[in-house]
Amino acid sequence: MPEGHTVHRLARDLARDFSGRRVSASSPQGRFEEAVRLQGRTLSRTHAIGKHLFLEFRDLRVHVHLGLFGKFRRVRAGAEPRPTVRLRLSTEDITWDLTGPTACELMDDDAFDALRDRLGADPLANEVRPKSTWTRLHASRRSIGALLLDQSLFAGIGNVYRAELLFLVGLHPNTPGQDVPRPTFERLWRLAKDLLQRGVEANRIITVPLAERRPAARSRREQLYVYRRTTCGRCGASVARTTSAARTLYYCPVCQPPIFAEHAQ
DNA sequence: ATGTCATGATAAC
DNA sequence: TTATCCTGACATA
Repeated sequence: MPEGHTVHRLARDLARDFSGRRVSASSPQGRFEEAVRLQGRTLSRTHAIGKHLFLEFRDLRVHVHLGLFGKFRRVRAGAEPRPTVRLRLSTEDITWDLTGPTACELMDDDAFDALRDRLGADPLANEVRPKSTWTRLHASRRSIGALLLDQSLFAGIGNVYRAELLFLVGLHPNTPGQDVPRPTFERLWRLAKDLLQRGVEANRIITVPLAERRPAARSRREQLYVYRRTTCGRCGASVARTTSAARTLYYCPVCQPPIFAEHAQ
């Protein structure tokens, strides 16, 4: 489930449960031995940049990246941890278990600065989007499909949001970055902010407006337009799939025609 | 029991 | 480009 919205939501939920509290920390799996250094420390705050989560314990910082498989879930207090739990954080009445992360490590300031510097703009960050996002996109011959997954450009976008954003702005995934019109990019960015924020609130990805959702169909799949669908959620055409940036990319050939076709009309 | 696939990213060829 | 790491749910046998 981890795209940027998941990680920002985790930052919020973990802060609500642990911020200002002394926590117990352990690594039942044993692959994060430094957990003992956190034992009894107070969590100052948490924050997220793109898909990276940071837990700040005054003088120590934990960096977590969920990767494709990672999950950080609240479990029944004191429950027997499954053997794969890399990190368990708990107070007397609250327990969170982290499993399957790509990264769970202590991170010093230099490494943090370096990491932040290689991440692009996060649509969920409050800061104004840097000009470099458009500049780089507009100069690139790489496809918009590949660019959207590039974390040094768009921090927090993942494979689901990529497909859905391209659908919503009607862009064919192969469109070179340099051919994306400025207004389309601006719509894309605004949509990314809106959808990710909505994802944080719902704690799941929802891209279909509430009004368009069929009441009877509440499964997650029904709330997306093209991702992992066989037919387009808007026009019903067969959804096409291609591979872009080593991931499966779904798009509607009708709603997302190649850009030269738009000009040809 | 075994195989497949996944909302990620990196290192090596 | 491909291989690799991380885990678990579900399908197939």
